Amino acid sequence: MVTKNGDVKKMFRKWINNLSECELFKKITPEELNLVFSCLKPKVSVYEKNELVAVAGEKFTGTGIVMTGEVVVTKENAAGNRVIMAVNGSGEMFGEMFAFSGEGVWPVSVVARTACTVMFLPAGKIICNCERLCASHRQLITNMLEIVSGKALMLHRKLEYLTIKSLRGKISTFLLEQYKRAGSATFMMSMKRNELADFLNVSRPALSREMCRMRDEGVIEFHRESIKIKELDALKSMAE
Amino acid sequence: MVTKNGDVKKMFRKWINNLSECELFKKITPEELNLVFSCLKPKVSVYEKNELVAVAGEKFTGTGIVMTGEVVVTKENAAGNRVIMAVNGSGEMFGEMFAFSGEGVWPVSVVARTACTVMFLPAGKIICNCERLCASHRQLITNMLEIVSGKALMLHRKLEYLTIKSLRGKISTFLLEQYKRAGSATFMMSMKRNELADFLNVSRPALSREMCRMRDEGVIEFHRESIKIKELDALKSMAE
DNA sequence: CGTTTTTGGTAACCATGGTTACCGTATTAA
DNA sequence: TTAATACGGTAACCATGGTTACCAAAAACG
Repeated sequence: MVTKNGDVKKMFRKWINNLSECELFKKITPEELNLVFSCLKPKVSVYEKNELVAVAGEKFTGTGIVMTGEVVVTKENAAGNRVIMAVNGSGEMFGEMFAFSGEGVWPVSVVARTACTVMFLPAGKIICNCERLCASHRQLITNMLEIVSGKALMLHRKLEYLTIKSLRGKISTFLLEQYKRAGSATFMMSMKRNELADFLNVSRPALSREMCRMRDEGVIEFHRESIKIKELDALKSMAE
Repeated sequence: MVTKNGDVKKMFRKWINNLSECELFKKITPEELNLVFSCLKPKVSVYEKNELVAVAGEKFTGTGIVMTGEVVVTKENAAGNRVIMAVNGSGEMFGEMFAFSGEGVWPVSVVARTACTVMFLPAGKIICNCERLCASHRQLITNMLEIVSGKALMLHRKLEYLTIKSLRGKISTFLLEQYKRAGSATFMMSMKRNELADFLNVSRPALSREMCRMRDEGVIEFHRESIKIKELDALKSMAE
């Protein structure tokens, strides 16, 4: 790993346009970003393929933002196996949930999937009082809060599905949510059977079987991607 | 509902000592809190028992902090039934995840379980630039980030358990986590069977049955609250 | 245009875990 | 101390959903 503190300015000039597409920096113009960075003084590091970007158990160094290349976030589960949590590409963040949670160490390991460049924002710096608390700095904090709350909401939503015990309940809840979003009884599924089974944490044949049962009972009707809810009330009574 | 903007100062003087025990205001002294409140200008409202504090679908008014009494956070699920999400007492917050997530409306309803007093902090105000961006204001933002990230982490942890399909896997994972925390093969359970069953989202008799099986196989040993891991490797191979 | 791959429906078999019900032992309250 | 209640182990029965394997239709690819 090569730390390029000296080249930071040059690095930013090159990446500043891409970075404003990154969620953390949204609503901040490239010009303002320069100011923000002079406040934050982030560290940029370059990694070779398969190099360790962060090691579980070691001191937390700050939220990471992938500038180029890809990283893999892995977690060692209780059985001692490494499982992949996420693959993050250019512009994506990792460790955002740990930055402010009071944990002092990385609970996950991050490995360079390809050669990559990563920027680290120390948590303390984000909320520090720079002399001129610039508007953009405030925007940064807002963005951070938005990202973390958004993540929490997403997890919450996912949890709601997994807490439902019966497969029929999961399917009904999912369909009703889609129905509400679409605003009509006929709509397109946003996922393939495969993906939906994954999302609901059930097996694909079981999902298929149950959906067909519901079709045979006249509650729904479907062909491939398209779905039609025929008995809304029946469906509602199944969601639970 | 009676809004008492005029009495805000009096209200605070009375509650300021309790509030500094509230997570959002931790590390802020009562004196500093006065300053912070003069920045934030929160609204305080008084509700009678069973009165609606927030209505799902209506405009989001800000994070709520219960000053006295208790509120119930309820959500209408897909089937149209109201389910209780949380009961919040004095010093506890609600709506903290929605404040910054960009949702414009309350996704839940909040009802006064007893007569109660609730303080609302508008999301925008928390991150606003008051003239003298006081140290305490920064602390407030830090606390907010900490609370929301903590919530996200907790949800994440819960999700990990629910994603495990086999009951044995859930139990093993849970025990290994407890073991790691305790640092010894013998430790006390932090939950009763009932609560653990709830946490793992399984039925109590099934949990009991499986734990006894594991005991009969010689992997663990237990009596009521106390647990001893006898075959660590076996347990690890079951967690998954 | 034919071939390969992906997608999804179907069926049989069986393991897992929910349900209910009962009972003994702690724990708490009166 | 006794009564009431909470807690947890146990067993029988059975519904749900996982597994595997196969097939047909659709889509992607050469």
